Amino acid sequence: MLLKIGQVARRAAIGVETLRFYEKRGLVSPTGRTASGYRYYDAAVFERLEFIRKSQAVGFSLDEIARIIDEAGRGKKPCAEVRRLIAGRLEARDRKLAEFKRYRRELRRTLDDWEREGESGGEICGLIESLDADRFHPPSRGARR
Amino acid sequence: MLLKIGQVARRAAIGVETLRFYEKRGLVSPTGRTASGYRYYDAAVFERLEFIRKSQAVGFSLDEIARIIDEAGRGKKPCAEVRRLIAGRLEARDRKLAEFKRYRRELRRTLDDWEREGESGGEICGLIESLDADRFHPPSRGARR
DNA sequence: CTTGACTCTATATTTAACTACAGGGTTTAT
DNA sequence: ATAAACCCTGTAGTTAAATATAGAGTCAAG
Repeated sequence: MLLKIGQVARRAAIGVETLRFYEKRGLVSPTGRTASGYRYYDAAVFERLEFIRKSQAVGFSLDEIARIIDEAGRGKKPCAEVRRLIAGRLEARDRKLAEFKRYRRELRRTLDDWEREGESGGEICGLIESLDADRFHPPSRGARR
Repeated sequence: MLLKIGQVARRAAIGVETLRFYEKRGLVSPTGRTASGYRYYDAAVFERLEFIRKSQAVGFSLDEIARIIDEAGRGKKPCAEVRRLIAGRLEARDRKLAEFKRYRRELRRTLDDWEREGESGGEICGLIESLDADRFHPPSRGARR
């Protein structure tokens, strides 16, 4: 079944402008156009949009995603380059994550110090507990924006 | 020892404009000004800049950081609000992280599918291995930008 | 006592990823 | 057959966090 842009947008929970915007950036393209110029899409578009979302979540920019789609899309040669791109991105992401973990603890300590040295003794501010737990359990599934 | 803005910027590896920008946003302020209007700072500024950097790494916006500095800075009352702010931010951050972990695996699978269905058989593109490892070990310390 | 490196304020530009018009055609339901 | 709800293109605005630029004053070295 073929879908108009608005239907795609609604089901994917994004704006129609975003879809057109993605098209301009080479990330998705409609299956075709009606005589009057309306875009139409088939169900494959949702898979594509999911791919984009996930790639973004892992840290790729739209330009990089377009690049991956372009290169991986129609079995081109320079896969090595794409692979390097992806590997690099994930590495950077892992570094960021490690930084995050480290800083989370350090930030706790800094705030702890601050609190201790504050000259107003009244109303002790429990910033610490909030920052303490150092676990990284996935929250029980279901985090859409 | 007192430092001029350029020295602070150099040692903190940021631009002087950034320092002035932070000042406008209420994140740092110079210890004072010379007769001719030059800002001067003492060593404490580095601690503050570190705090900002770490807070950013954990996901706070500059506005939020300014808020924290303002509220926590001089023992004000509404600590509960700050605590909620921080807790919320870290929660959001944890959610993002979980999303990241999940998507990392899913992305691998999607790319895997893509590769399998590509009609060009030559040059198998090993996107998979790059995306595979699901470990999150901190890289051996030392990741400055 | 003049060059060159630095500082000041104020304003404008950048980048990424949208998001919002403006000014029109088209489809659909009544 | 007409109004509401869609769609089109093209351009402009938004947000966050810087960066850059313009025009002018200041400071240290030779």
